[in-house]
Amino acid sequence: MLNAKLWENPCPFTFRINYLALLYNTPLYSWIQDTYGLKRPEYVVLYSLALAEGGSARDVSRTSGFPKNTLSRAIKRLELMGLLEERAKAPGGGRMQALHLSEKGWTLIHETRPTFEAQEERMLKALSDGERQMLFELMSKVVLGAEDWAGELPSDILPDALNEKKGKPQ
Amino acid sequence: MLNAKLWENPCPFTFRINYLALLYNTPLYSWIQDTYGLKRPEYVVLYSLALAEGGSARDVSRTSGFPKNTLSRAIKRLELMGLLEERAKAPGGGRMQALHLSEKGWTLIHETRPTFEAQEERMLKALSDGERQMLFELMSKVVLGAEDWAGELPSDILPDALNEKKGKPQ
DNA sequence: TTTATTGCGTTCCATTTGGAACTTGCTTTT
DNA sequence: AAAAGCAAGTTCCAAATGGAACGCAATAAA
Repeated sequence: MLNAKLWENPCPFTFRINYLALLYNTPLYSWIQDTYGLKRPEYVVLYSLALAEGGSARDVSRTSGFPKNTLSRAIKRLELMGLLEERAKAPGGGRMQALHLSEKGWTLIHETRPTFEAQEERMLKALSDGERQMLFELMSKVVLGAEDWAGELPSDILPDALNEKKGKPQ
Repeated sequence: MLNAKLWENPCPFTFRINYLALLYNTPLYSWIQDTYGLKRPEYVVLYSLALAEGGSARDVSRTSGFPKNTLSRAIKRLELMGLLEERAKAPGGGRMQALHLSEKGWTLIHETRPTFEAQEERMLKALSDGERQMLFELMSKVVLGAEDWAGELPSDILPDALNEKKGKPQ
C-alpha cells in the first residue's frame, strides 16, 4: 500500500508531506512525553515561545493548528509546572496575553531542541547541501503563496453536484 | 510568530512540512465532514483502498499513522454505511482482512478525489512545472531514505544528561 | 499432530480533544 | 462618553482517541 500511495497517488505531494510529518513527529513527541511528561500541544507552546518570546495563545494556535481551548489548557499546565512565567492578568481572558518562558522552560528547550534538530538532520541525510537549499527554497515558495490557497475551499473545486447555481455565475 | 517559525527556526524543513500539512488538510477534511458526515480516519480508509484495493487495516495504519483501534472503528462504521463491501469473516479479528470499496464507496471517491487533487494543484500554483518536478524528486528521495531515520530515536541524538553510559560506548 | 509464537483485529476504559457558548476587555462608531 | 462590535481566553460537555489487554488465526517449532 505504501508503494501505491507513493507512486500511484493523485496527490503525490501532500501524501509525502503528511507521511514525512508523521515519521518525523511521532518518535520525537513520544520521547518528549515519556521523558518530560509533556503532551504535544504543551511542548509546542514552549517551542513556539522559544522562537517568539511574548507570543500569545492565539499566535501559537495560528501557527500550529491546535484549537485555542487545547492551548489554554496546555498553558495553564505549563504555568503550574513552572515552565512558563506566571501571567500578570488574573485568569479569565480578556485581551491578548504575552507569554514568557521561565528559567526552567528555557532549560528544557535548550536540552531538547538539539534532538529535534538532529532528527531533522537525519531526515535530510539523503540530500546534498545543494539539494537541501533547493528544497528549502521550493517549500518556502509554496508557504509564501499560502494566502492564495489556504482557508476555505473555493466552490469551483467542489463537485458539480454540490453547486446549485450553475447557469448564473453571479 | 509565523515569521519567526519560518525564518529563525532551527528546524525549518519540518516546520514547513507540518505547516503545509495543516493548511492543506484542515479545509478538506472539514469539508468532507460537513458534506458526507465522514471523519478523517474514515475518509482515509476509503482513499487508501481506492489506491490499494484489498488492503488491510494494518496497511492503512502503517501508511497513515492512525492507530489500529481507530481504524477498526472507522471500518466498522464504513461497512455499516455501505461504503465498504461486507467482510466475509465474522467480526472477531483473526488474521489480515482484505478490504474492498463498495459501489457506493467508489462513487464517493470519484466525487471527492478531484477536490483533493484541485487543492494540491492550488497549493502548487506558485511553482513552475520544472520546480514541481524538482520538489517531487527531492521529497521522494527523503521518503525513500526513511528506513534509515524513521522509528525510534537513536541514543546518540538524545541529551547527554539522559545517557548514563558515556565512557563505555559498547 | 501438538505446542509455542506471532501479529491482526476488537473491546475496554481512562484520557484527551475540540465545538459551542460564555466572559472579558479592547476598538470602533455614533 | 455610551453603545455596539469584535476578538482572546476560558469553561463545559459530548465525542473521539489511543494504550492495554484480549481473542483468534496462521505460521513455526517440537
